[in-house]
This record gives sequence, structure tokens and C-alpha cells, in this order.
Amino acid sequence: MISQKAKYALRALLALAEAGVGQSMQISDIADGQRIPRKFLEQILLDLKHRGLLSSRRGKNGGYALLRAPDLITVGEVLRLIDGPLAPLPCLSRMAYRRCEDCDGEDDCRIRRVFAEAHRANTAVLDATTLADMSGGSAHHRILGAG
Amino acid sequence: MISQKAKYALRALLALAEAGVGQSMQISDIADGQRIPRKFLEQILLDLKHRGLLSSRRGKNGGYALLRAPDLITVGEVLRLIDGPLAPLPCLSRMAYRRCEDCDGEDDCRIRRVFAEAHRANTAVLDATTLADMSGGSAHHRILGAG
DNA sequence: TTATTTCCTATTAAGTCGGTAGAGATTGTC
DNA sequence: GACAATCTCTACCGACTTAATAGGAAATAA
Ligand code: FES
Ligand code: FES
Repeated sequence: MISQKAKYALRALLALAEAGVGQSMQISDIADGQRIPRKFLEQILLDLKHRGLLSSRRGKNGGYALLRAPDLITVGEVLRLIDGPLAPLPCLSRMAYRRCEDCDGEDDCRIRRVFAEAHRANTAVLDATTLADMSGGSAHHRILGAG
Repeated sequence: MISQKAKYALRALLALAEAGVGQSMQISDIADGQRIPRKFLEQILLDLKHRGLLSSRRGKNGGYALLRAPDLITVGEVLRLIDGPLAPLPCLSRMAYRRCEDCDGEDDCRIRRVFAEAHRANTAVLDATTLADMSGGSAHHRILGAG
């Protein structure tokens, strides 16, 4: 399961994407519109800002805005920012690789082999789908749409 | 990430699969051979027995044995038994469906749509790969091998 | 100067993870 | 029957994560 936090993040980003790349929205507006606890959303947006996905302005007429076009932000990227590694095994993570201490060797590991394939299939979808694809309404996106 | 427990379970089942369907192995033998904490493995095997995957016998010369042929036990099934639902969202789980209370409707939910596809891709692999496939050494198995 | 808004840190309650501990029940052997 | 081996069951533990909530500090606009 993805975390509730990641789900909130995606909904918030989707709202910002639909507002437009330069356009800013305030926390309260997003929280109200998307049914997200306000103070929780504060943390999430702040986090996304620190990680370079959003810009912000304080004070009156402040708010958050996307720093990148929606078709350049993938679901996989957002998920990794919020929930951490997508990989089902530490030895398969690209962002947080860790050797499996209880396995003999990665090349021979039969568990690793099957999960590598499942992981590849999974991330093929998540890393190919952008916020723009999600907004579009159609389930098709870059890779699958072309296939 | 899958849990350490699930990883242990798969390794133990793989050991039992290689011993043969009727053949039994003792907890200690599996624990030693697979580098799994003995008492933890006890719980895992007991759990797998209660869930109908293993048979057991107590007392001297006791042990555990597979109740089904290795080519009839999928990785996906084991994972669901140990870790619970594989689905990335409650509204996508077949074994533990729960409505998403913070979403408007499932048909319109854009988050649901992308994760449904990722989930389908993921489980296509996990539900098609059996213990026998894993033992086989080749990365190919039923569905992918045929495609 | 005041209202508005984001920024930041701390705290919390409940749950999960990866074990450990120890007594009980069953089976085989002498 | 005694005894050892083995699985069975329940409880417990510390560390960590999750989904928030709280409250004040800092910046901005009017
Ligand atoms: S090497 Fe990572 S699961 Fe075996
Ligand atoms: S309906 Fe389940 S994520 Fe929206």
C-alpha cells in the first residue's frame, strides 16, 4: 500500500497542475478542495518544496506553485519523494541500495530474480505516467499509449 | 518493500520444494540452511501451516512438508498470506477491499487508474511465478515464457 | 502595524516489524 | 513409564512508522 501521505501529495500536485505551471494556490484552497487535513498538507507541500518540486511565497496572496510542467513530473518520482524506495527488496533499490545480508549472492538469488521482474513491470508504469497523463482523463500515456 | 518475514517464508518454502512434495524437513534444518532465526521461523511455518500450505508432524522425526506441488504455489499467494494485500490502494485490493473515503468516486479517480495498471503489471508477474519456476534456475515461467 | 500566509519543530496515539522467551502438547524410543 | 525431541501457542519487547495535531516563528502585503 502507498501511504495516505503520498495519496494526498498526488492529489495536491494534480490540483496545482490543473491550476497551471506558474499559477499558485494556497494550502487552504487545496486542503478544502481535496479533502486533506490542512496541517498535514502543510507538511507535505513544504516537503515537496524542499525537494525541488514546488515554489512558494509567504504572506498575503502567498501560496504554492509547480516548478516543472506536469508532463515532466512522474507518479514514480512523487512516490519516491514521499514514501521512499519503490523497490520490493533493498538489493533492488536504485535510490537506497543495500546488500541483502542473508542472501548468498545477488546473481544466484532466486527471490531477487522474480522480484526484479515484478519491480520492472511496476515501475515501467509508474515512471511513465506523468501528472499530465493523469489529468488527461485517458488511461493511456507515453509508453503504453505508443505500444 | 516486502517484509523480512515474507522473504524468510519464500526461502523456507523453496527449501521444502526442493526436498520434494511429500518429504518433510525440520525447523532447525531449514533455519540453519537458510540463515533464518530459529524461533522466528517457527512462527512463520506455523502460520503457513494454519493457512493450509504445509502439513506437520510433532515429536521425534517430526517436521514440515508441502501440501501442494511447487508448481501450484505462486509467489503472489505466499506474499498475500504473509504480508497481506499486495494492492497499492485499499480500493484495488481483492482480498481486503476498502472504499477510499477521501475520493469522490472510483470510476473518476485518477489516482486509482494509474495504480490499477501498475498493480496489474506487478501481480501479473507475481501470480504467474511459482516455487517451481523459482527453483528452475531460468528466469522464464509460464506466462512470460510463452509470450 | 496588523492580518495573512508559509515555515519549522515537537508531540502524540496507534500500529507494525523483527524478533525473543517460555511453557505446553505430541510423538518415538528405551 | 520415563525421557528426549519436536512442533504449538501465547505473550512480550524495543525500535520504528504513520497520520495526524499543536503552536509559534518568520515573511509579506496593505
Ligand atoms: S540478494 Fe536481495 S533478495 Fe537475495
Ligand atoms: S478511489 Fe481509491 S484512490 Fe481514489
